[in-house]
Amino acid sequence: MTSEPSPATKGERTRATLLAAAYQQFVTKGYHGASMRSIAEAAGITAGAIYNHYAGKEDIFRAVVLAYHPFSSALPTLANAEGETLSDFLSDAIQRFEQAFEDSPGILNLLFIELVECEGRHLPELATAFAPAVMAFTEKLQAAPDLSRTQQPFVIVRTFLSMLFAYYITEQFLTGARFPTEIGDVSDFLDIYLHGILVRAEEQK
Amino acid sequence: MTSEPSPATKGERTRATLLAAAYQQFVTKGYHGASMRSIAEAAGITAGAIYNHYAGKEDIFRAVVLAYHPFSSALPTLANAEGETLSDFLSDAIQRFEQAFEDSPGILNLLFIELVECEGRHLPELATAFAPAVMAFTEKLQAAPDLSRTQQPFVIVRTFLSMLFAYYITEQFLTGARFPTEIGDVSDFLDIYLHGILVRAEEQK
DNA sequence: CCTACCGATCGGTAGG
DNA sequence: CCTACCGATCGGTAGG
Repeated sequence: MTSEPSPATKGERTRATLLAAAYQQFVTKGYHGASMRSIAEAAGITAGAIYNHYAGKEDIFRAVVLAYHPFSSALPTLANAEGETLSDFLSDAIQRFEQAFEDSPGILNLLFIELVECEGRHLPELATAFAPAVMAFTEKLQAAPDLSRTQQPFVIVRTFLSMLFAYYITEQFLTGARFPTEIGDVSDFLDIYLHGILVRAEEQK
Repeated sequence: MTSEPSPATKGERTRATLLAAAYQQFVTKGYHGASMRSIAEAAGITAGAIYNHYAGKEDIFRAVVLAYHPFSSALPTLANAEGETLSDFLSDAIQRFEQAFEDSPGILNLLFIELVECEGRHLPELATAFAPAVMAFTEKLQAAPDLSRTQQPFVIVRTFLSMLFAYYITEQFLTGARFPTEIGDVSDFLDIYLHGILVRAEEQK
């Protein structure tokens, strides 16, 4: 999404600028907090001109959610993650995710807004959009030779993505709360995800 | 917070009704989506009357966040979790959390709003409020005899709370996306948290 | 705690 | 794509 060649016509270029401006306004102010005027101003046009490109506020938010959701950039590359062992494979997947989050910080905010202010209205559409990438990732994950088969494949994918989400959300909290000390990083999360926190039977004595 | 005896004066009763109405409006509509008028109506008074109890919208949101954040009800009881082994202890802790989430569903929405629309303005205050309960829980957790000491105590608490968060957030997504099949429950999350998903060396043959 | 009101801003439209 | 405008609603206040 970010590194596409500049669109041909001027109208298409304006539309792309508008979408990026809307994304930036929504993630920092929420759906109702971002006004059509503030979006227009951020895109360098006037409020009325937006309606040449989108039917209304709801329409432009929907376009933003579909274009900028956390998986649009991360999941396709996630499905390309490499690594023989489970540890290598998931480490690679995490690195790809980190890159995606670095490229657009606050990308989780979009999902929060969708959940709260839009009451999950666009979730079905969103799920359809990234289902193929999830499937591809699931198949790759299952190929790891040292994967424990005590859980269903989708449960493993859900918990893995959950772990990534949880890391970034708690990170937002800790920095927001101005916590004095560092409390773990993403490798600690992965380590626990791979090995658990229970002492192994044979080590217990 | 929910089962306190009815306040003495009528003014205090109105104030409590108002706070509950504001909570309900905020979590379903977001900060900017909920209007002072809608809050007043939900509380059975007129918009102007709110200002006899709170200085303004920001003030009433702050009061809601402090009164209804996810830990206000869950963390104190969490610190009372019982169980000899790690598994028993965390299972008990999870049950207490589930109860808290059942009592007020959508309680996570408040934190989302705080992160997005308020840009985490109240997080330091919030952190101060529940730090003691986190400390108490941390100490209890460390007493478990079969806890692996490869991670720092606070990292373990962060990842444990993260796991709970992640479970409820992904649950919101899956139901919102109208996913056809069940994909794991909280016991699957706990199981992975305790044991990891890597096959153990001695089982690998 | 209500009625009545304030200026400001909202999403959206008409006409060019 | 802009100017000018619409009715509606916003947060907040005055006065009682």
